[in-house]
Amino acid sequence: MARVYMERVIERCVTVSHMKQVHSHFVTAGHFQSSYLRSRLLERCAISPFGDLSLAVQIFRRIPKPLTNDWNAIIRGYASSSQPSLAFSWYRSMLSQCRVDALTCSFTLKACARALCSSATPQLHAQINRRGLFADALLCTTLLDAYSKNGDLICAHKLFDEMPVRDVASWNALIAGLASGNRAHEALELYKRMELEGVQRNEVTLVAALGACSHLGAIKEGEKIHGYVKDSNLDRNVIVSNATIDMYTKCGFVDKAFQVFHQFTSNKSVVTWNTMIMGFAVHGEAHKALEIFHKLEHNTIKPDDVSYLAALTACRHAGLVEYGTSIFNNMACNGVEPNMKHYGCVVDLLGRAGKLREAHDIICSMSMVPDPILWQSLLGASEIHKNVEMAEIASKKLIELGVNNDGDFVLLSNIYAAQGRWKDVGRVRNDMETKQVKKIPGLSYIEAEGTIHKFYNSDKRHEQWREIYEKIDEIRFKIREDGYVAQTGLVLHDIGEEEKENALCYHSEKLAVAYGLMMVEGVGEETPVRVIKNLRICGDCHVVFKHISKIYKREIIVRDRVRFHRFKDGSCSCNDYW
DNA sequence: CTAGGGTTAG
Repeated sequence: MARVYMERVIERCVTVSHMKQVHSHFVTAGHFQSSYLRSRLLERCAISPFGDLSLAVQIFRRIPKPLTNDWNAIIRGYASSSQPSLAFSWYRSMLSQCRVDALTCSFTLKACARALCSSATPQLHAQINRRGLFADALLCTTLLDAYSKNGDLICAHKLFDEMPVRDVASWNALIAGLASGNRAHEALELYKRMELEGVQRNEVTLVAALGACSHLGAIKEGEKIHGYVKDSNLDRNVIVSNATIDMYTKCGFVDKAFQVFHQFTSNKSVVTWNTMIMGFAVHGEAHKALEIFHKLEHNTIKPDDVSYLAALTACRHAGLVEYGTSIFNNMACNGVEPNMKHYGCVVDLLGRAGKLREAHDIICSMSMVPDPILWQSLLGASEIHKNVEMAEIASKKLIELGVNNDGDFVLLSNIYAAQGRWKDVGRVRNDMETKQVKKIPGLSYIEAEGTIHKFYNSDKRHEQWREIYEKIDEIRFKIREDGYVAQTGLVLHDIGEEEKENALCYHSEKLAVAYGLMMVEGVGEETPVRVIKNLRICGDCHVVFKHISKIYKREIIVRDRVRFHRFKDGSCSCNDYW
């Protein structure tokens, strides 16, 4: 009786002072001898939003011989705190003093997943094997998730294969891990395998599978999954429907995304609104994005940091400088402090519009240490506006910060080249050779007949590469007649004009578009060619695709690293502002 | 030695 009563007392603690009172009462009344009540109080103190982890630690320190559950409460507290790595230090001291159980491992693994400490996960794995806990599906799923979140998908997959007991959450954890770990294709295969093996899928499965489609731009599979979602009434689940909106957006069909948004059957969450605003924003439809943002402002749901980021992104891609800066300047008054991403957006917005000095001043005025991305953004803007002085400031900062990105060197070199400062061009190129410059290879892909085809620059790995290269020659011939001139100024090397043109014409995105054109020949004009590129689209490709869209009467949709370009009748949805 | 642990969206 007394225990049940005391339990209730613990549950009613909603402030730190309550907890302190209950604690001293327990100590004087001798309740603290009950290890159950003790760990309950510790846990409440350590993890509930009303609690205070440092108080829990104080209480813990006064326990003469803490038991497993006392340790577990503290580790669980740290695992969900802002310093999850401390959970692992506690775990290590616990090992030498007390028996570890499945819960201990579970909480510590949760911390591993959050703290991204890849070295600890295998240690926990060994501990689980040593204690014979591998038949615990919950624990193994937590372990699998920790491997996934640390990017070790090989171990995650191996564990999945070896698990003696698996349930839907185990499948979900691996699908989600693959989807967010650049192996979205395998995530979809695993999703399909669930059906074959008769594993009942749930809302979490669908969210993860839709996420895989978003990454890949796999619209065929995405539509199928959306169909499944509707058939199983899972569209009433907000998270699933949000993932559906995102899937349509990232596959290039923002209008379909809006249909889902418009016909929402359950209550929208702030994420629903944000996803839709961001969707229109990355498609360059700033006015629709901002209209929804305004509706959100007058809604009972409060806009959060992502809402502002989405609105700023809309302004950024449309060049709405004044509007964007006013949103940026007002957000703090509405209770949302700008973070690094907001700064990134506004610096890009100002820089692209030629307000380089203002962009620079914003970076310098920041109270937090600016991320290198901000300087890269300023450098990019300096190149567009041919401002050597600002480019040098930005690139000097990047070198100071130890950022060796090949794109940054290329930009600086281009700026010098545009001014005919060949000595400086040579110096930058020397730097590129002496420093180990990281080069991210350009990669484009396209879905055709349900499979994804990948292309690198000048790639000849595709089985139909000869036809693709012939198609490119045909395109070049036709667009020249339409007035196309190769943008050879974009090529860095001092080689002949013809060689420069050759360096441009087999860019990965051109290979993918050429292949796409081949695949839609004879198919209704309304079927667009959709391509995804890992980096930003190249300027020459942008010109070429405008011509193609006109001559071949075919819409081309390119998703680059930051936004969509929709080429139609000779122009692009970005209005050449990017 | 009573309960407590896992997978999901912008």
